[in-house]
Amino acid sequence: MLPLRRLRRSSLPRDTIRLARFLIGATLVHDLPAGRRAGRIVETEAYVVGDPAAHAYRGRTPRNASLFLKHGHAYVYFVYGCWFMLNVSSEEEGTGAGVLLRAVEPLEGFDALAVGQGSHDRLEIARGPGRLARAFRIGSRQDGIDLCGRGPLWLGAPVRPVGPIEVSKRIGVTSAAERLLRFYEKANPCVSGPARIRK
DNA sequence: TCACTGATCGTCT
DNA sequence: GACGATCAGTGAG
Repeated sequence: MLPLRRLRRSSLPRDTIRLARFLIGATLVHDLPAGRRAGRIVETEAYVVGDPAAHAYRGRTPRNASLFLKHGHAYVYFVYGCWFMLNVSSEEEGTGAGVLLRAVEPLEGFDALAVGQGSHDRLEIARGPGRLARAFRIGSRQDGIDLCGRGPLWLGAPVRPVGPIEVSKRIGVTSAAERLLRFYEKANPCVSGPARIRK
């Protein structure tokens, strides 16, 4: 098993854009009864305060309440009738903002999931926010939990140095579409989106 | 490589 | 009652 160290809340930037950059290269870990699943975060998107594309834009509701928790908590929501998305709350308590985790490079615990056992299947397993949540078995039960706490779902320190970080427009967003709030590790094959915006 | 479509359901209008 | 911070499958060029 990889040696992984939990990130303390005090080491996370309390700023949405800085956190989105900071999380590239960090580790996402889910300790399940069947074993640990861990991956390297390679792509994120920032949903900042006052952002019309953000779920918190119209104020707090029962659905988005987790975005208003202290930075470092999970906000999980359901879209398109079939997919969950995992976000990390990113500001002080009472301020609604978050970072969407869009793609992860598998490190540990995904071999059984990559049915074909080919390297291609392995790279694809958590590429894209919907697949990421599915690969980590994340659903509404994980909404609101503390990713810096003692629980089974947590954020870990990087296991190796981070490559160059690129910036682009967000994917699947129609309002404030021109803003450069998507961050990803350059040339990493696990990054999602069309090939032209992955280089 | 791009465009289009169906799946499927919680949330807000 | 409409619509998504998506994905896989299909078909055209």
